[in-house]
Amino acid sequence: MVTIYDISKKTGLSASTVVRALNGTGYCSQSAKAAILNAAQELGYVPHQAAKALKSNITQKVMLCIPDIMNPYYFAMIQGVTQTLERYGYNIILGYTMHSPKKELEVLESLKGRYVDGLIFGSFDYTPSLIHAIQSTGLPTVITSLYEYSQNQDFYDCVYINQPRAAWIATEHCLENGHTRIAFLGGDVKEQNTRERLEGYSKALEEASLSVDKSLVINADFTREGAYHAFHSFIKHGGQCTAVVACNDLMGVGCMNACRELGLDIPHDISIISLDNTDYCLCTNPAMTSVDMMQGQVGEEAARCIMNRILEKRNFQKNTAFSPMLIVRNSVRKID
Amino acid sequence: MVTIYDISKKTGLSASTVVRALNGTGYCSQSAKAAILNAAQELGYVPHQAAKALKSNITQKVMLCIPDIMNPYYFAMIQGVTQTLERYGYNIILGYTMHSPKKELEVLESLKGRYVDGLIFGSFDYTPSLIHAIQSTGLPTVITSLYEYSQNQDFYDCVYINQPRAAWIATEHCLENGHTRIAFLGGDVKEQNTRERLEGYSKALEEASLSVDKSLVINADFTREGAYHAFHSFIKHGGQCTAVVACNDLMGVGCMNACRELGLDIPHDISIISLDNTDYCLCTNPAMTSVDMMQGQVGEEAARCIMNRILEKRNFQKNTAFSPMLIVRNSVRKID
DNA sequence: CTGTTAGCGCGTTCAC
DNA sequence: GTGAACGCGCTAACAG
Repeated sequence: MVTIYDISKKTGLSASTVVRALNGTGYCSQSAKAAILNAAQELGYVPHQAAKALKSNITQKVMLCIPDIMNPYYFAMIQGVTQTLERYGYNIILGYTMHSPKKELEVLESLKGRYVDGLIFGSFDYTPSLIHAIQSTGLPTVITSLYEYSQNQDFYDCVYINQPRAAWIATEHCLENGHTRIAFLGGDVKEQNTRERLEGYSKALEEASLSVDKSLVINADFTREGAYHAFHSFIKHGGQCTAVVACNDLMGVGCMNACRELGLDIPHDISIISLDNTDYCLCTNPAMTSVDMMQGQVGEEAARCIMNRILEKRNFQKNTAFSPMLIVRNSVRKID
Repeated sequence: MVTIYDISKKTGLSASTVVRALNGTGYCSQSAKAAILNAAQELGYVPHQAAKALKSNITQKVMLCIPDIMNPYYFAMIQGVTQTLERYGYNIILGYTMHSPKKELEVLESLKGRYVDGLIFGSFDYTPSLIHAIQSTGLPTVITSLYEYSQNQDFYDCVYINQPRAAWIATEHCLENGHTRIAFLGGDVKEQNTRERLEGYSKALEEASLSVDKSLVINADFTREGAYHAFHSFIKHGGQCTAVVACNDLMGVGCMNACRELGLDIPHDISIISLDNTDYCLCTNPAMTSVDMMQGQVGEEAARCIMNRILEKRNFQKNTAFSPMLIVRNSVRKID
C-alpha cells in the first residue's frame, strides 16, 4: 500500500506538504505541487479510506436500505440513486431489511458505527419507534415515503410518490371507461402502503358517487403468487367485477394469470390496471395499462437531497413529492 | 459517539480490558466482562468502523460489481450475495460499471483505497488487461464467469454458470421438438458472453448433423427493444425460422412482441425459448420456456467463496460451475 | 488477569 | 511556503 510517506520520501518533501498538495488545501508552491502529483501518479497512490474516514468523518458512502431486493419496484430507484451518487464520488451500501421491522432496527443500530455519511431509507410501514431509531443514528436521512412525525422532523427529508393519487388515477381511469364494479387488489390493510392506496381508490369512487363495496377489496401480499391465489379464490367464491386495480405490477400479472386460467379474457371480460409501470407491463399480453410511480425520479431526488444535507449541512426538512403518471396500454377496455 | 474510553471511564477499567472483554480476545475476569458488557449496552456502544478498519484492515465489506443494475439477470444474484454475506456480518457495496470497460478500470483503481475486503466481479467481457487490473487491487476476488488466464490464476476464483451448455440445452430442446430452422438471437459476437452461447448453439446443431446457417444468427444487444427491432427486421427481410433461441429473457420478450405485431402466433407459428428464467417468463402469454441460469446459486456460492478467501486466507484458485436447467412452459411447440 | 504504550494513515494545528 | 507533532478510535504487544 502506497501512503503519503512514500510520496514524501520520493519527493523529499514532508508529509504535510504532500497532503496540502494532494487535497489542494493550504499553501504549496507550484513546483512542489507538480512534483508531488507526479510522484503520486507514478506510485499509484490512492488514499486509505479508513484513515481518511477516521480523521475527517467522511466515508463517501450512503446506505440505501430497502425492504426487498427482488421487488422490481425498487430497481429503477436503485439505479437512480446509484447514478446520482456516483457523480458526487459516493458509493452506496445496500441494506436489505426483508420486510421485517426487527431487521430494520438492527440495520439502523449498526449504522451507529459511522460507516456511512447518510441514509436513504425505504419501508412499507413507518412508526414512531422506527422514526426514533432513524433519528438516533444521527445520520442525514431521506425516507422514500411521506411520514408526518408529531415531533421535530428536521432530521429527515421525504422524497416520495403521491400514493393515494396513484390509486386514484388508476381507479379514475376505470371509471372513465365506464366501469363501476372495480375490485381493489392490495396488501395488508394494516400497512401504510396499502392504506394510502385504498384511500385514493375510495376517494375516486366517492367522487363518482359510488360507495366502497368491501367485498371488492381483496387482500393479497404484493407478490404474483399471492395475487394469483387471492383473485382465483375471489372469482371462485362468486366475486363479480369488471375491472381490477392491482397495487403493484406483480399482483397485476398474478391477476392476469388467474384470469387466463379461469377463461376470462383481458380486457374483454375483465380490465386490469396496475401501479408501478415496471417492464413487466411490457411482457404481458395484452400489454398492461399501469401507473408510473416515478421510482427513477424518486431515487435521483433522494440522492440529491441526501448529498445536499451532507455537503451543504442543511439541517431543516425539505419534502419532495412526485406525481404518478398514467400509462395507457391495452388491458383496460371501455364498457357501456 | 460512544467509544471504548467512555466504557473505560464508566467501569474504572482500562481501555484494553474493555477491548478484550468486547472482542472476547485475551484474558478477562468474569466480573470485569459482565461490567463492561453491561456498560456497553447502557451507553449504546457501537465500534467505530473506520478506526477498526484502519487498525485491523478489516472493513467487513465486499464490493459487488456488475455491468447493469436494471438487468433482471442480476437480481437473483444480488439477492444471493446479500443474504449470504449478511450471515457473516458483511455488507455489500454496489459497484456499477454500465457495461463500460473504462468504468470497470476506474472502479478497480478506486478499490486500492482498501475500503472493502473482497470483490465479486461480473463483466461481459474479460480481457488480460481487466484481469491484470483485478490482480493489482490485491483483493480476494471472485469473478462470475470462467476465464482462463495464461499466467498465475491463484488470486481469483470463478463461480459461473456453464454458458455454452445453457445455449446447447435451449437449442437441443428445439431440436427434440422437431425444429431444424432455429434462429439465434444474441448480442455482439465480439463479447465473450455471446460467443460462448453461440458455441453451445452451434454444437447442438452439429450434433444433429445440421450446419450453422449464418443468416439465422441475429445480432441484437441484450435489450428488449433491440431484440424487438432486430427480429422485426429479420422477418421483414424474409428471414425464415420455426424456432428462436434468445440469449436472455429480455430479448425473448422483445421477440415475442415483434411476433405478435407481425401476426405470428406463439408457439403455433414460431417457438421461442430464452435463457435466464427470470420472472419475466411468467408474465408473458404464453408463459415462456426458458433455461434457468441459477443466478441465485451463483450469488450464494460467490459469497461463500469470497468469505472463504477472506476468513480462511485461502490463496489458491477454486472454480465452481453450475449447470443450467431447462424450465419447460408453453412457448415451444412440437412440429413434425 | 490487567494496564501502559505504540502505532494504523491521514488531516490539522502551529512554529519555523 | 514548509515541516514537526499530535490525535481520530481501536488493536496488539508487552510489562506488570
